[in-house]
Amino acid sequence: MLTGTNLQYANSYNNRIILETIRLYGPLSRVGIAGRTQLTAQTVTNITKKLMKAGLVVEHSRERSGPGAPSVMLKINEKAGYSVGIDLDKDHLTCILVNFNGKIRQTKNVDLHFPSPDEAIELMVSSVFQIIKEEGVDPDLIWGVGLGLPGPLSISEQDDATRIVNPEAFPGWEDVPIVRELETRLQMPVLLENNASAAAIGEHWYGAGKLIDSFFYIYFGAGLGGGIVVDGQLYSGFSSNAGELGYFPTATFMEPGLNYAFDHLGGFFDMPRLQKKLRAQGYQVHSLNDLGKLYEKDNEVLSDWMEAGSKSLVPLILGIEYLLDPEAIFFGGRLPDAMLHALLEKLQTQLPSHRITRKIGRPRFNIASAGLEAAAMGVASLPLYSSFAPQHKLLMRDHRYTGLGM
Amino acid sequence: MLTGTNLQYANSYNNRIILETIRLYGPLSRVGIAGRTQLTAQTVTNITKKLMKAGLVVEHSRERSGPGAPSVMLKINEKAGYSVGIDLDKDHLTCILVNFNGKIRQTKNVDLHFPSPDEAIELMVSSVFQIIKEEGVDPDLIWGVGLGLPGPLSISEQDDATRIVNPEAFPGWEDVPIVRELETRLQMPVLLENNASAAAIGEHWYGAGKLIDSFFYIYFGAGLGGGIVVDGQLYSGFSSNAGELGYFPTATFMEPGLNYAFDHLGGFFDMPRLQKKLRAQGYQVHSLNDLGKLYEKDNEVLSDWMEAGSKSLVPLILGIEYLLDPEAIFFGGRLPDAMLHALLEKLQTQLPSHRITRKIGRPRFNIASAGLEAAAMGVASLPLYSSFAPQHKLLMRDHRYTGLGM
DNA sequence: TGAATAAATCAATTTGATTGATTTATAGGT
DNA sequence: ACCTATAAATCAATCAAATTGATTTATTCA
Repeated sequence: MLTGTNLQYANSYNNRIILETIRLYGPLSRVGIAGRTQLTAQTVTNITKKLMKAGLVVEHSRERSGPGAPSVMLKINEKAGYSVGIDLDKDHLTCILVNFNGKIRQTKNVDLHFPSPDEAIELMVSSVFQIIKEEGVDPDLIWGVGLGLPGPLSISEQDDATRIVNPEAFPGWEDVPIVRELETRLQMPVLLENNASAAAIGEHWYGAGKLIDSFFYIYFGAGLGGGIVVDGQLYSGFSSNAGELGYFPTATFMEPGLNYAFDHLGGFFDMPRLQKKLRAQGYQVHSLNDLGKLYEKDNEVLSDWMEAGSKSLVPLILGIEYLLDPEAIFFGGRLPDAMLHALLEKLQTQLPSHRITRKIGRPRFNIASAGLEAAAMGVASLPLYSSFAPQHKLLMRDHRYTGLGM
Repeated sequence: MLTGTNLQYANSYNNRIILETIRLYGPLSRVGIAGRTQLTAQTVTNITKKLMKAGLVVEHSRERSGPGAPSVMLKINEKAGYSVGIDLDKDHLTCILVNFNGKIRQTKNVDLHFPSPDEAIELMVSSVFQIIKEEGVDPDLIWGVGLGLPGPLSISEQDDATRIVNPEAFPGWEDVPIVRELETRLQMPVLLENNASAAAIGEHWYGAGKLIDSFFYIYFGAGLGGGIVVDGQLYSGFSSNAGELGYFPTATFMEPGLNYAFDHLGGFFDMPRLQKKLRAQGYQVHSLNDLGKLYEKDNEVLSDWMEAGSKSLVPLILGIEYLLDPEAIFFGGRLPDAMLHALLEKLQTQLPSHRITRKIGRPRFNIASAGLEAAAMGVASLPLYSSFAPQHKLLMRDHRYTGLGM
């Protein structure tokens, strides 16, 4: 829909631009902000006055450099608000509390094994209350809770409750009104997102992706997921399945002669299945930690798995390069750091022989910054993100009210 | 870069939104525009007054429906301006003149065989002057010339002349300052774009893509190209290579046992090569027309080629579905209509067995509307597009001045 | 013929960014 | 110590664009 804009929307947008500029590049003086945003100093003064009044921004220091009045440096008020991120998958629950600047203040981690909805909800609720209590934060300052679940998700908004319609990873979870349930129990707004997309958003907000505007994020969870950030915004495609790598076929694309015995990437990158396989061979692997230790002992099953894994990723990477041509590809999620690095290295040696040599630009390959908490960080950013990130859509007139005039 | 906005930018944006709304859905009354754009009737009155004064919009008719004053319907002034589109490839030159509403007024078509820069430039210049003369249009009303070349293009802006640095399809064209040359000879602004992206833009502006906001366009030219429209804007990736299907590898992705003898899609979908092969087997095929006729005779070489072609496209289509999840995939370009339809049909029968059944949303497959002139239409839209399309970027402060306050 | 209705516009107001002048605080030269 | 140059930040006035409310115009229908 083509919708126009007006003064209020333009102002909202500028508010967000200034807040985001301070977050990314601060502490900054008002004149510094003006320079970066191409707004006038007066406009910056007006808007920062409002932001300071709302408690989102505070003075940091005075810096004198050469003649002229010293700059008053402004920064984000870390204590202006908090957000909770919950990363739930078939094998674990990670729950974190982050402040307005995206710093993790509390973490809670539980290993799970295909939890039922009741178990999971109970555990999530108690974990959230626990970390809030431990940090001693006023619950009114919690802006919301982000919930990350493994994709693909199909969300229906039937009878006013957001339900998960197609939770592949969670048999038994069909049609659970998870968002409403959590909102009632927690008395906080809950936002649902697929964990790979969430990790991408998190990387964009808090990681190296801060300075990269368009990237692809390959997320290793219990399964495999992907998130796409284009122009600083999450791109989720027409049916919200963009980057759903789990079903990316491997069989069709296999190198002749190889046989991975799985028809799609998600079947291969299946952590519970891998761990089960390792246990069947006598290795005591029950957690990520165990996996990391095993890897450091140069376990052969594991290194075979990684060899095959890197090969199975080649078509995906090439597809990303040729179709999307992003600035970077991030690799992150719940894989021991050493394994992530090794996988990336193997992949790098596989690729050249498959690439057309004449191709020009190529995305950088980066290890994501957030590590095990990537998805939780990502969903934790959702309540903040939905209130404060500059979004083109805000300039148009069909967006929802977000409070604070932003 | 995070840049703010102001009243002027917001106004420019609204100007464009209104013009675009009239173009897409017109003739429309002022109140009708207001309803669609969510702007107030007064704002629409103000802006349409300016647009009418500039000659871009004119009154169409008065429509009375029920009590109350009749609506004054507004429409695009087709004669407000014209644009030229040139589609140059190794095997042909198509040159068209379109009016402000995107209707083709004149066409000129020449079959070529790997033209030299001098030949091509000479031919382009004479063609442009010829079609303008034939239509009897005041040259001052020509807003510009769009030039489409087969990708991948690497464009360098060295010494103020846009040169083609990596014109794979045109040996001998390295470092020709094509844009400057044409601008000097024609005395009109020239805009360069890869022909597949151009076709996608054209489909978005004038075809069925008008109402589809995000789609992938597979363009059959002398080679194979792709264009991506996201959120109504051309998406070209970080290094301008998004959708460059020509180099999409086939070898790596082949079904075991099959061998197409080409390592990338562009090698397979190579029209000059196909025609040469057919001629080597005794068929007199020298043009698209000949190809179409041969196809209608159920030629076996050709139907084998199409069978293999549809198979080689499967990984690409799946890649598009899983990575991009667009609303639709358009198939278009310089392939006889019957062949395009047949190829699509073959493809549709190939796909189901390769898709994961549980996958939810799926893009629609559409034959593009523009046919043989797709790329020329697309590039012809560039001079209009760059002046009048609503672009989010316009709300920010780092765009170039485009005249008319829009 | 007149009441109801809807489109379009006029006039006045409001909002938010901009411009130009002013205040404040510093460095550096004499 | 004092003056000048300089830069940040703000004040006051202005400007641009959308909005609100009233008014004009043109139609239908009883």
